Amino acid sequence: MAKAAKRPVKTALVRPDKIGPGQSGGSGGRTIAATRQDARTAKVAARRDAILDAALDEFSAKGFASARLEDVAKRAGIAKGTIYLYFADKESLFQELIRAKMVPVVGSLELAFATDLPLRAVVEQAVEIFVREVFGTRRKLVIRLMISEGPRFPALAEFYYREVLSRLLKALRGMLRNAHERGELTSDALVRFPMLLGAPGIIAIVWSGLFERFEPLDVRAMMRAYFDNLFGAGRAA
Amino acid sequence: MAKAAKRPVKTALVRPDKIGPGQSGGSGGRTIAATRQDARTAKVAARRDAILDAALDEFSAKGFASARLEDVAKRAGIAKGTIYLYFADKESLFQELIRAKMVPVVGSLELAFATDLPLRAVVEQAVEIFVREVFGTRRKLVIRLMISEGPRFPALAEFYYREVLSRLLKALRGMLRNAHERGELTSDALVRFPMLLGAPGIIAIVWSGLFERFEPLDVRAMMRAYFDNLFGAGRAA
DNA sequence: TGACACTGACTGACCAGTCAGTCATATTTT
DNA sequence: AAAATATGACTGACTGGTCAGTCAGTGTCA
Repeated sequence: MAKAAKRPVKTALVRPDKIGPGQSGGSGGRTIAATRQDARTAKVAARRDAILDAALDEFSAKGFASARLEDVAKRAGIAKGTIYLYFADKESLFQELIRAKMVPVVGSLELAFATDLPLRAVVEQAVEIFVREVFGTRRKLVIRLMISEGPRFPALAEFYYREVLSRLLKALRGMLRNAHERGELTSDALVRFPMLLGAPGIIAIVWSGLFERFEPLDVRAMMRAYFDNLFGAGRAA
Repeated sequence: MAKAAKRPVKTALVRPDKIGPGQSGGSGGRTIAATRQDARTAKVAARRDAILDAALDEFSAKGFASARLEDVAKRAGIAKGTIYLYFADKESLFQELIRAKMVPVVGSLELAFATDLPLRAVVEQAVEIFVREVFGTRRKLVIRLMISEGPRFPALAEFYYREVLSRLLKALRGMLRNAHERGELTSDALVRFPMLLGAPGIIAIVWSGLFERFEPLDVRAMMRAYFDNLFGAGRAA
């Protein structure tokens, strides 16, 4: 769990690190060899994704330490050894998992916050996005993993802070500052503590992992209630 | 981790399960034997507490699965085998840890909420209590453990829900309903989702475990900002 | 002397990571 | 075009190390 000695990954496969969703440039006149290369690249990427998906399930079910790579392999329909053709070790697999699942969404969220729509509208939208694209999907599991295991993986927490959270907070702060200047916020509290906007989302994820069985939570309703209260909503009791 | 076979604890010690903080009744005329018994009881309770404290540190540092009972023992200044005189197995130790650290505070919190003071005053007080008695102490670690490991220990989550959370929520709901009826709340949102009052506390604990190094958080200020906003505070920007 | 809390070496199970070998496919040779 | 050879992705039995839980033996105190 702390064996820093990064042994170099032996096989080449198709430059595992350069695999991203839909690369490969134009589709003009290609040589047969190049087409073959593309097919292989795609297959490698698909297998890598299958491993990551399987790992997400296993890590979520058992936790990082108790998850067995053999089970990850079984779930992905491959042999244990194959995992090591794609990832250096268990910890790398875990880190890549977080990376791969989170990075793609950051950009679109940044974009969603870079708007001059009324704060209320943006937040309404964000609630919808959160419920549909995070809470209703396996991304919820990724965030749960981050919360659970993050404190024991400083490198991962740092990556997450640098590549995800700080960027989101910056976008949020910008949006909130604008809203504040337009008079849509009565205090600067949210500008100073933008993470409060994420609070109900975190609560929802933590709650669902612990207490859903005993007291189900209507996440959408809770988030709406939260923001209604926070912004002195359009209704009054 | 799933070896249900609850082997009965062999030794008697002093009825390990009946040990709680300061039991033992009146101090009137006691026999020598009874006094001796008290001394032993106290020693047993102290050792039990030492093990629990050591376990809290180890579990917090490594997580449940990766914590070594040998290290717990070393930290408590005893041998590994001794742990098994006090707890049936690793999982029991973990559950007892949560139990022992949480149960004592529930009562006092329930009491604090059973008041007719203005909502704002109660919340102000609660913030102070949280910062001093939870966030500033090792209780923070217990809650963090609950959040991290809870999803994989259904029995523990249930215990926590039954003995801690549902009681707190009930007390909160009562207080909030009163405040709502007195007109101190413009909506019933908090009555329906009392867990929102806990949100900033959870955020603070999660944040401190993950990102404190990169962006320290002034917890007291954040909580005040949160509640100021929530209750349309006594100040306006 | 008896009772029993305590010890720590030991066992059995478990699992990350390895690597010699297999096989499907591509390439070269005939 | 068929056969021979080369490539490298893939496999899974195996190794070395780890650790929860045990228990025969030791020390202490009444």
